[in-house]
Amino acid sequence: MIKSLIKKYLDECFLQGLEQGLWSDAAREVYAVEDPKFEGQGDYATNIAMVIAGKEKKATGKKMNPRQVAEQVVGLLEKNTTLFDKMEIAGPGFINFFIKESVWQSVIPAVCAAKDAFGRASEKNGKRVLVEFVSANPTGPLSVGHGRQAVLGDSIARLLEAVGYDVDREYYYNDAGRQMRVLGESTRARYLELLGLPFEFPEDGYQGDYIRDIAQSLVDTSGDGLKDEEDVTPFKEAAEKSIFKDIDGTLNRLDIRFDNYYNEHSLYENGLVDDVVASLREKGLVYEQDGAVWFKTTEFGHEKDRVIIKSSGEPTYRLPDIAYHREKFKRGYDWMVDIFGSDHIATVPDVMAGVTALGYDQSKVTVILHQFVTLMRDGQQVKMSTRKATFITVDELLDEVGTDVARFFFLMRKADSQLEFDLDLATKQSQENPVYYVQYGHARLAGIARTAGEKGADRGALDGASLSLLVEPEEQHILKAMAAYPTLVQEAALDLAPHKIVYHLQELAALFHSYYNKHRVIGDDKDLSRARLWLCESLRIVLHNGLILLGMSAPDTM
RNA sequence: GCGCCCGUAGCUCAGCUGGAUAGAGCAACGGACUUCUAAUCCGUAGGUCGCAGGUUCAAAUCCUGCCGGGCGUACCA
Repeated sequence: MIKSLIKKYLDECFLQGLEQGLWSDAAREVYAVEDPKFEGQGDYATNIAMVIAGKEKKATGKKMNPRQVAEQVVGLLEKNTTLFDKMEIAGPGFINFFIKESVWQSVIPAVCAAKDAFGRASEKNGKRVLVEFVSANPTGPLSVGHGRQAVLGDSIARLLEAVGYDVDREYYYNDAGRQMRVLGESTRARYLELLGLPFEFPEDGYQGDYIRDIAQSLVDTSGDGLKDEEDVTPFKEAAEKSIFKDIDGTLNRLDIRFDNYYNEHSLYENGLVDDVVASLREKGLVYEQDGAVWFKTTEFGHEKDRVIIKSSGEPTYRLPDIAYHREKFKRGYDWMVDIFGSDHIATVPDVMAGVTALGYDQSKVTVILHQFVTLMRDGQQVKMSTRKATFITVDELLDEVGTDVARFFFLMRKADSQLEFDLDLATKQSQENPVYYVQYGHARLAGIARTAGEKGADRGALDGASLSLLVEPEEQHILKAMAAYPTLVQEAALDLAPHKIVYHLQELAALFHSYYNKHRVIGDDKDLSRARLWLCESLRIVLHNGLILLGMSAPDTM
């Protein structure tokens, strides 16, 4: 919040300097307000003088001395703002800002007034965004890979909500197709097996125990009534229903709820798939060859054209994907976020070519391709195979580590990085586990307020608190980190990067634990105690908001 | 071969719209509990930011090439 204020003042000064002819327009919006790395370089710094000098040289050939420019900027800032204790020009032309203590202290009332809303913004109010994630076909329980995607997608959705977006969470699935047929056949085989009848298990069938469970429930409800059934449909449907129920249960355990389940099948039933082909054909982007229908993706710079309808008459996955994305556009979203595993990399360019060909603006779609998860146990990688059902399911993971730990670990890394999920670390109820580190910070803060209440030393009214007593360096650091939180939420939301919140929460917790060990909150000096209690309360609010934003709990005791 | 991602401390990773002396956690070592929860804190040690060029006042960050790892590269999804 302070940082964006400085940026605002800086922008004003830039424009004033522009009017006064001090510099040209070349550097507009290129400079930045940054966090200096070292003590003594102020609370914030800006590179504006160097940027102006640099751009000026490039644009007009005019040579400017960055330090002189810095002096001009400082002169303008002095007239416009009262935020600073002092400003210093340093190094090649940095301007270092030293913020007044009273400005930091004002963070407390700001946080306490906003409470749960601290860190939330309304700038995107009314904008609609669709977040598509998980989208696993109902052929089996969610694996840890899906788990990462589920948590990532949901947290991104929460972040977008926090900056004001109206968010729809959508799950796209296909219950037709070969995969599902094999699923049905696998179920039938297990069913016959349970009845003691001869059976043939499909070569590439699903071997997980969950198939046996589904078959058993069919035996329970239908006896041997299905033993001569030629059609695989009843088996398929039973399996689908049961698996979806499980998936739903798993997602619930992760505290994830979808607004909409979109069935690929409906695209066919409503003729939307055919319609896409017709539209592309009209534009001359489709041709027939070898009995198949091809989409001229080479027109969009791709290496080769792609088949969209096989010679068998069946569409490839690309076609409904394109139709689905066109529907997203038609539904009027301002932004569409797709979250896929990195194995979907090949489909993305084709779908983008498709929507572009149909006249939509592909820049409204952002695709996050997250890398894979490897599970580590006892220092060894846990090998997983979907077919052989040796994968670890999200449910098993949750049984072992719980929702908070699972969510936190899945969010610790940026999507681009492969994620190593260390079960040994995750199951540790103590010490090194970073989840407890953050939550313990919250619990401690809540505990301080409790103890104060019991001792009859509660914090009283905020109006009466002498916040100016909060002058310790540790207190300043905490105030500064709290002030940075809203900016961070914005950044994380627009970058679709929840891991930034994770890191910030760890930093907040570290600052607090350190403070806690060095200073006593409740003491003989009543005024100081009250001020510190308010500091703690506002920090508790920030930690609470951050944990909730990530879909975790903020415990009062541990 | 081609496309995308990754390569930073012993391990796992932040930092990458270029900024001033490279960060965290874990592991290692040494300390701190009669005091608001020690699931904590303090300190020590640990680095050619994969390699080589280039752009720049300034490169872990941008560009090019190479090396290593992952994922794709289907008339599978």
